[in-house]
Amino acid sequence: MQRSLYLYNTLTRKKELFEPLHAPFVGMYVCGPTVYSDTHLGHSRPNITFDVLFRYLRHIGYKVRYVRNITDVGHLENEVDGTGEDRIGKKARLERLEPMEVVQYYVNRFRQNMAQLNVLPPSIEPQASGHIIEQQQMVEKILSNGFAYESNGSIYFNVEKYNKSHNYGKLSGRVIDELLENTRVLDGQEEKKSSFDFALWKKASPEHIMRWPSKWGEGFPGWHLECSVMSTKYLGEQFDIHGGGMDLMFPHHECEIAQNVASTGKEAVRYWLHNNMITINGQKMARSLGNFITLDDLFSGQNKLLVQAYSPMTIRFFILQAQYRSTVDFSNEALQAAEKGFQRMMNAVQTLHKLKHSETSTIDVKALQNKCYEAMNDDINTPVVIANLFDSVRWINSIAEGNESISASDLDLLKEVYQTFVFDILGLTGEINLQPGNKLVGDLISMVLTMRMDAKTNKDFKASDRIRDELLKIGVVVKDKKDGFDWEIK
RNA sequence: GGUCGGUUGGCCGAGUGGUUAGGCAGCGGUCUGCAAAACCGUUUACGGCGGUUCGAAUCCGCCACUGACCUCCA
Repeated sequence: MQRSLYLYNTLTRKKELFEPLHAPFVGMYVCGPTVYSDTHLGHSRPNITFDVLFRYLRHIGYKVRYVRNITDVGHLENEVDGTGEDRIGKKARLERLEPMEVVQYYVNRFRQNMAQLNVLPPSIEPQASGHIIEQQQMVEKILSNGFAYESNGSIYFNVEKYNKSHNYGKLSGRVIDELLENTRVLDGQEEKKSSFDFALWKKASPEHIMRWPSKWGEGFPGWHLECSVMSTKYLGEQFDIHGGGMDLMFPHHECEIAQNVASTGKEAVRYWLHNNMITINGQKMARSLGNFITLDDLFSGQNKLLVQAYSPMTIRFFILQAQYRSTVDFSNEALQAAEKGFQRMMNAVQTLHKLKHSETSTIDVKALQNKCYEAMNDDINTPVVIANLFDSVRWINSIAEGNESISASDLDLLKEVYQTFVFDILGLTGEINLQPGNKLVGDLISMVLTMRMDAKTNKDFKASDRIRDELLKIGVVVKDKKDGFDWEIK
């Protein structure tokens, strides 16, 4: 039952039972970042989405090889006015750095942000610049199979020819004849036989910094190529899962399919998964639109769109409260709601570990566990997992108040469910309030609160309130109970 | 113009034919010296019109609004 995982496959537009090619092994590839600027909120969506899938696949017993690339070759910008320049090269020129210095700087920043979000590192994180030879080899293969042509030192994929024997557009639902009629008019297209042909290898102009020698002259690989090359190099000619943002479906993923088929005769990917976008004021958050908020901004609150700082786990929780195929709209209100909800859940975790068991249970922990698995198996429905967990938050608080009871075995099971779903699968962490406290600090707080209890007993409310207020100032929340006190670090 | 989506209560966000999603906010109550936290109760919903059905947020049709993509922007 735990293994009946259904995933929505963009290829068939249906939820399909996930069956790996070579169980218990699973190969998963996800399009990673282009490293020329800081990571923004939009980037966190695919990384968190596929991190949860990675974690879940491992949890249900698969041995997963997760490959996420780093695009460090750069790609042209400003195609329209013909002044196309490599983004990484441009950044390097502006900042008087080696291109690889720019790359390293942003790779470091990206990895730091991912660690803050508790996104596990992938199994392999290959860089495009380290696979130039393999990319050239794939270009040669596609050329020799007759699906590409050379033009003025560049190699283009012949989409029209490919489409005669295969279906170009099967992933995105596009029809090539319509593409012919409806394509935007772009400059610099005269080298191509057809406007929708895409570059496999691009001749470098004299001022282009990032360039490599090839039998076609000095140049650099086309953008779509690296993913076809690196995914099949590390996962085989056919593998299980390919993920990425919906905005990459066309042309990027469509071109990947074409390149794989044109070079090996096989479709590489069995399950195509696409996460939806994060929107801001109803519009996609993207670097190109200039409406993005970086993760560092969110963590520090230093952005005029933000009324406060939000912790990494608030961001993670916020994203997981929506199913990955839905858009999620950014707003301070929504983030504040996520922050409070997350706190409520984490407080319950602290309470859970202080609960005392009874002879019998008035709650059904096994049903909770089943519902959480069912939600995960239903195309990674994290908001439903969270809703189920919130039901149990209420149980935990009720048990603590003596309104419900739990048996010893159920208590163990409930702790296991929390460990599994909250921490292992959703990848939430308790941040500071859950870190094993310094015993001395705990003893000191208990001592101070005992003195406060004495003050309360003597009806010296001025003193007791002062202690409470002062503790709150340093982040200790005091909770009065019927027979004593409790506290937690905020 | 084309392809693929979306439109759920104050906010976010699940839900594909009949049963309370959940969180945040609000209101009332319990507890408390007061508060906080917690618990109990509770208000506001399915873009519009028509159809199918005993019954539709959920299926079908039309309309409105809106988003992503349309080839080297990722």
